[in-house]
Amino acid sequence: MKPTGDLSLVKKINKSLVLDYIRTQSPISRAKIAEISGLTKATVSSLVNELIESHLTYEIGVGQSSGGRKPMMLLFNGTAGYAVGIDLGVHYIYAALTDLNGTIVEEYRMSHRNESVEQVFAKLMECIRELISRAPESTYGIVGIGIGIPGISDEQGNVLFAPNLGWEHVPLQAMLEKEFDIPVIIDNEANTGAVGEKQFGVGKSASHLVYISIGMGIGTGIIINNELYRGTTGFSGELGHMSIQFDGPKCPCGNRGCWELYASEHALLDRARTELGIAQVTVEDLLKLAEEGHPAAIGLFERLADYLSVGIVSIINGLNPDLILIGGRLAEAQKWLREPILKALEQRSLPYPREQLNVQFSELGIRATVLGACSFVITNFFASTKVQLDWNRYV
Amino acid sequence: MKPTGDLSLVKKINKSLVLDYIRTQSPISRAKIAEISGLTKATVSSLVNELIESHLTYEIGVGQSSGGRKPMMLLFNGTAGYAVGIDLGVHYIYAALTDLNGTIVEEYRMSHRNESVEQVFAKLMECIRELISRAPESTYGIVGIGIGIPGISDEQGNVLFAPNLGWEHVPLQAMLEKEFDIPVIIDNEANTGAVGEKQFGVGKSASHLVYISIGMGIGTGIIINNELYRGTTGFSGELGHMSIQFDGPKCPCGNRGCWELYASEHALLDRARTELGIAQVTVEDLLKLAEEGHPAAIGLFERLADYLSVGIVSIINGLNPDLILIGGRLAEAQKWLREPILKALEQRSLPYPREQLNVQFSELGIRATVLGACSFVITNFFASTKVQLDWNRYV
DNA sequence: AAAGTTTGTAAATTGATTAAACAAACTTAG
DNA sequence: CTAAGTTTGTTTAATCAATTTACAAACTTT
Repeated sequence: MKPTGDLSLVKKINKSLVLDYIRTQSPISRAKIAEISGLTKATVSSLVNELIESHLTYEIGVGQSSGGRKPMMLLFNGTAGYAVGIDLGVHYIYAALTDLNGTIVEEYRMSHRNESVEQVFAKLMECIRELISRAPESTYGIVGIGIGIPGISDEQGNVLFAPNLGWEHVPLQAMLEKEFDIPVIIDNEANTGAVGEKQFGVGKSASHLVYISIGMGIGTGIIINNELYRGTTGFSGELGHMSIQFDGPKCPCGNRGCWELYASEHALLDRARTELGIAQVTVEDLLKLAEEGHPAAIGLFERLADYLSVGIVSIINGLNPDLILIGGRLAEAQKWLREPILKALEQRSLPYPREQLNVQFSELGIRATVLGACSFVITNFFASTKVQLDWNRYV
Repeated sequence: MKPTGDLSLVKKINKSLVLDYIRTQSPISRAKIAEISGLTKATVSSLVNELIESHLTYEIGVGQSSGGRKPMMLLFNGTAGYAVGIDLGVHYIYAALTDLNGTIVEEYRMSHRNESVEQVFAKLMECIRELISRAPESTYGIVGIGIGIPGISDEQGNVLFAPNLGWEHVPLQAMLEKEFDIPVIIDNEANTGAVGEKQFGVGKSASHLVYISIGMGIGTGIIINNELYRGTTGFSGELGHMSIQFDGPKCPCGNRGCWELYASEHALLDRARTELGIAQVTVEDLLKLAEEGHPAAIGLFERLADYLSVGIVSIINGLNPDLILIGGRLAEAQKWLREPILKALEQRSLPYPREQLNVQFSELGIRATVLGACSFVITNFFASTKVQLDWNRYV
């Protein structure tokens, strides 16, 4: 049954609107909100007072007058609740506690290696427990737990397949919700990273952005119309497995010539081993060599940039985003990747979709995933008091 | 300024809802609408009566009773207005007049070849004038003109670039609106085709579909969340220019190894010429040969299917749509393309995004573009009385 | 000090929905 | 064939959130 319109819907819309203005333009007065929102002063006043009652907003004191009564300035109360966000890596767990503004207030890290599902799960629990115990007292307490995983999950928060973790069909969300009795949200690491950057990083002003996480493989998170696009069954974003060479080498996924076979950390290190003749080489080593001016190392990064560009051009031509955001481990190689990529895009992409395009490297770095995970939880928390309709159905 | 909620918004939402039920489930009674919508009988009654007053709905007579008073059945009045849709082809103009249901009531065709912008524009005007003159009397008259073009246009309806037509920076929308003084909507032929199939063809039940129009080149129309995705500046859908061979031949677009260099009509005919040794060959010729069992001709279609599949796999892995729709001229080769494509997808695409995927060939054929153009106009017409908010901003 | 501005609240009004009641029209059980 | 029950669609009163209008308080400027 489709949702209908009634007065409570109107109130939800307007309350969201007012809260959003307070969140994004604070400190701000009631009168100013009325002016920019188009609502009447009376309405804004009433809604703000309800928000104050529910501790999401508070008055900070009078502000500057511009020739009349001084306005009472309002602030969003970010500390009314806290969110736990976790970046579940292949060999590490990075957990953080943020307030409702997305400001990190506590962190906790652990490493793991070749451990069983149970052992990793135990460590996960330890991280969460620790952060929850450290959380300050607040009105709404811990509003949820968000987790970014190196693999794919379904809508019920089951980890379907995380090859590098050795996980298959693990009902992670259910397990954690049973344990902690608060909302748990699971999503792919690239998706959480995309949301993190969109919400708290360089992607704030982009409406359609593609986040490319370059690690062992290539994962992508696609944000369309300011919202994470999940696809029909929640498995969108596997652009790492688009073919850039139809008769290229076989990929374990079944396809040939997948992008990530050419433009991932794995591919880079492979080439370093065979071409530089170093047996055990890491990204750090290569970065160091490049920093020292080693031409072959720099050459390797430039070739990586070329391969990356091939896929990015396809994304630009196909999706016409306003932002391409490069994240993941290899975003650290920005210094050597940036220029070659921009140059290649200039040459290879169609001029029109390129016009309003921005190409950026992640600012949040390792924190993108964790912050995205928190953002999921915070958004979900607000959604319970906000508009939750599929409006497209009305058109 | 973001839209606020008020009583008129509530009414718009509910009126849209009621009208949609009447449009999609007619004949239907007031009581039934109340039951399935969740609105009260009183509300539905009042809204229906307003719809009747505005001639968008009418009563058709009493229906079957299930043990009580007989219900008064309602129908959508599709003939309350008409839309003009045009498929502006490289060598033809196909124009149609539809009612608000999208039913074609009049058609008009013309051909053109190597003519100036002015000459083609004159023919376009002739088509429109002819159809408008043939339109039956109706409450709302001609509600707009929609045009699908073989090129790209901006949001102001300027044809920026239509190479095969030889057009560049033609303010088509402005020219036509000045002439006819009704809303004119211009969009790419693949986009209109996608919308046509979504609205009136096989795509009705798909939420995320990618329409692949295979003609001289490859154009794609992407529908996400039941809405055409236009990208940041309206230039999305150029998936024909994603590279499937990074070191492949140069494409006029600047890229190398573009999909359409391998999987378009142009590529097919090229191969036919060199490999079959026929100097002047058309798609019709090849279809005829294949029908006669000519192995080389069939082989050509199978190779086309292979190349097509490479791109389709990337789309599936990246966007996880619920429908891939193959349209355009080469959709007629369904008989030889279908099986090889399905087989290749089975082998090369990731299993999870494939689960709920459907692959279909266009049913509307040549009419897809025209109907999509009409759909734009009709949607736009209803939008004036419907909800027009960017709801995602509330999250 | 007077005049004008700005902020925020209060009271009355508006309008769309809901809830409850009801009349009309119909079916079915006995 | 009648009484009982059902279903449809309208009417009436109540509700609720926004708007309009008015206003008091607090401040700046002349």
